[in-house]
Amino acid sequence: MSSNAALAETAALIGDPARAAMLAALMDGRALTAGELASAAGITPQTASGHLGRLTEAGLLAMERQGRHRYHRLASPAVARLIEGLLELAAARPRRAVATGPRDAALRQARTCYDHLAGRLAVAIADAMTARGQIELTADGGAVTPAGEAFLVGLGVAAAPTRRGRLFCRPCLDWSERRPHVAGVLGAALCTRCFALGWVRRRAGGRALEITPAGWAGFRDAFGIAPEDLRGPA
Amino acid sequence: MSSNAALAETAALIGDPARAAMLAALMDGRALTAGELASAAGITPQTASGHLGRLTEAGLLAMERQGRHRYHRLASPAVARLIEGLLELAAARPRRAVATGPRDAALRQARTCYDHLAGRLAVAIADAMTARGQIELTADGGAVTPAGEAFLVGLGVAAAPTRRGRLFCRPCLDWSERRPHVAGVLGAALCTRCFALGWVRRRAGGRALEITPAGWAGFRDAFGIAPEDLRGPA
DNA sequence: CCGGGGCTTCGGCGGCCGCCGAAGCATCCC
DNA sequence: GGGATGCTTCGGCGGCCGCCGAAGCCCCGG
Repeated sequence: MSSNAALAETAALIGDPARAAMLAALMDGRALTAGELASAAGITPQTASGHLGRLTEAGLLAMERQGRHRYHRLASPAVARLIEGLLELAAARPRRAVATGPRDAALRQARTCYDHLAGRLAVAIADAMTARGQIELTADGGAVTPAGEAFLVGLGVAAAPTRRGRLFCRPCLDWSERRPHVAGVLGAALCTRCFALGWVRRRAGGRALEITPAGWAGFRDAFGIAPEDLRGPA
Repeated sequence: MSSNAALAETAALIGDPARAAMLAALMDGRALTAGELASAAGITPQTASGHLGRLTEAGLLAMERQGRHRYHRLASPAVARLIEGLLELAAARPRRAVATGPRDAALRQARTCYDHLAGRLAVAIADAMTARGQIELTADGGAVTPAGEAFLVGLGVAAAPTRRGRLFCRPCLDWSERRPHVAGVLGAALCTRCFALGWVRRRAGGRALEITPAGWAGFRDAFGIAPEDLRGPA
């Protein structure tokens, strides 16, 4: 069975510290240049170039040229899901007293995860919507209830209307909170809407998000989320 | 961010050919001894021992002693999902004219994927249930319809009754067929039932399944699946 | 047209790690 | 108890691969 070899090859590709750092840097869904990725991984551009070439050839990354820059991004949501899963398992086990700095704290409060929101904010949103009967989430999947659809329409979320049947959403286990939040099409639409409403914006240099004053008001009114709900536990 | 290091470490663990082969061998959900895994990976027992120790310490495998044997299995469904995703991505890209032997052909027709059915059989089941309005499957998730619940009860499938709301099921992209089939709790329950009914049984030495005469009849009566439906394309 | 910056290719060095032989433990069977 | 079997630990060898310096290519701006 040579599919084993392909399995090992793909995993090994992710398994290098420099490449892993670059992939993680791309987990916010944006496209970055080779130079930015090199500095994110702490290596020289020429080394990064080699890595990026291999990742692209393997179908993990996609690249598009724009002038003299070359922008690299994750090739597909499947890649993002894969890294999510890896992070989940990686976070689960060893936990050897990682010193969590302030940057990390910002990340834990709110961030993007490829195309949807993650962190305590996302978990709080999922909790609120579940408590209100707007969505149902289990380990296997999730769906929006009729009440939820009405709520989302009111919020201006442009989730694809249910063709026939229910609008499903994918649960995504938060690596920092170890609780599920909303991913999939619905998660992406929610995230887009929050940006459009100016409720969140990217913090300088990183995946972390800043919740704007309008955002605090919006999340309170729409989901009943208070600032205390997003403070770290302990 | 030291979670990057953990990410790379976990991926690198899977990224070794010998370890990948052992993990793949465990993807049928059974527990194997170190010796069996060593031969599956084509290495000596002492080398396998080292690998198994590392995989277990990282939380990818679980081990239980039974007499002088030590049985190793995947530590959790999360690990199985991860490898699934890796196989999906690995199968997607390179495709360098892999000679598919007869063993591979058996694998493509029917096999187990950790705790549920996979291969053409599983895809045909998912297709039939979808066509009959018994389940709905999208990329984001899936659910059983009321009609589907009734059907499953009639079949004797012991899927946990819906607590409140719908019984979700997880879609799983088949690495050989590139089409989704049913995973999650429902997939596991269906698989268990098929074994209990004697419709399928394990082929000697491998993940491949053999469909019994009773199975052919059962799959025809229950799902309308004909032998032609499971023949390879081309 | 020419200078400069971003990116790539090439070559060689260095370290990590997977591999096996040999030896040591544990468990079961007779 | 003796011997066989299954598994582990130890030590040393060998190869793969990630790293950077230097040089070349491409695209932009002036």
